[in-house]
Amino acid sequence: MPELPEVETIVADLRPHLVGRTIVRAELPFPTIVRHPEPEQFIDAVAGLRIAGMRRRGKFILIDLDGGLVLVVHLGMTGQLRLVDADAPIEKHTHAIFLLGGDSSSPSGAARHLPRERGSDFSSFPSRPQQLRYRDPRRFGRLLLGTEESLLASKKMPKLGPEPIDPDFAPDELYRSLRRRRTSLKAVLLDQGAIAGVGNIYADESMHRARLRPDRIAAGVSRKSAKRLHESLRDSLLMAIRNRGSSVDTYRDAWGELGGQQEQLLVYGRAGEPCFTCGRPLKMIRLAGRSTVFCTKCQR
DNA sequence: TTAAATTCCTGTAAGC
DNA sequence: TGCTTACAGGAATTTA
Repeated sequence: MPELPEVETIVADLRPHLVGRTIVRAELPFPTIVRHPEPEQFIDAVAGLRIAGMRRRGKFILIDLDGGLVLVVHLGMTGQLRLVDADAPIEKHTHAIFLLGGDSSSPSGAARHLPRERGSDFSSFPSRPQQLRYRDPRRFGRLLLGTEESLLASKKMPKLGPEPIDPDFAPDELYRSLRRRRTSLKAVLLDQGAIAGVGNIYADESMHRARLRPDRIAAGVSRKSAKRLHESLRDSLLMAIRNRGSSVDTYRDAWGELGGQQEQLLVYGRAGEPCFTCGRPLKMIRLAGRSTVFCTKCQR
């Protein structure tokens, strides 16, 4: 499922293709995927707006539009945001389609941004219409539109904790978040208000790397252990970004391609298999409503 | 106030 | 083979 590294990959891939282009029109084959405003208003409001920027916050994709509106996309578990040719067949579970106009910021069009290894003929690209499509079989994802301030004020977008890969995120900040919580370490790592962007995969991976048991009470973690967790959290996330995310379930990047990090995972999805460090079978327990995999010998 | 449980949803895999 | 059932999980909502 898409967590921070997967969302980061999608945003970084799409940004050069989308910024400067105009949303000509939006179509909503499944309107309830839009949580705010009402679907008709949503369609009216985005039409004709130029995309001014694109960024990530936690697991949210923020597409800045001219005039101050932000198109917010959360992928939930199975959401996919893809840039495709307009004549590509519409896949099942496609809930939103954005018809894109040309790149107003560069006369040569967006073709120059395309990765060379994609191996298609891009000479005709600028004249070929494209669409940004949102697809989500399980429909846990959602779309929002509004100013960032109004979405936050109305609680349509939750208040998020610090970005774990931000250079300003200090080990002591993590220590302080852990210290005030009397729930499991795992539950705090999954809490988007405590740390933004961490989900089940990278919570388990970072606790394993830091040699910490996921069912420990967060408040009992020492400053020294918190520092270790801080480092392993950053390492796990940055490595996953370098590998373009983990395709463990339905995750695909903006081109429909698989990520590579699933080959590198140490514990997630490996319950019963031997720990790479000590060889003992990895244990699965349920914490914070999530399956949680760890090594009973290496993680204390 | 905080933490835990429940809910949403469909594809997949296991079991019979 | 074909059917039923359990399970996966992010986060909003409800309950304790």
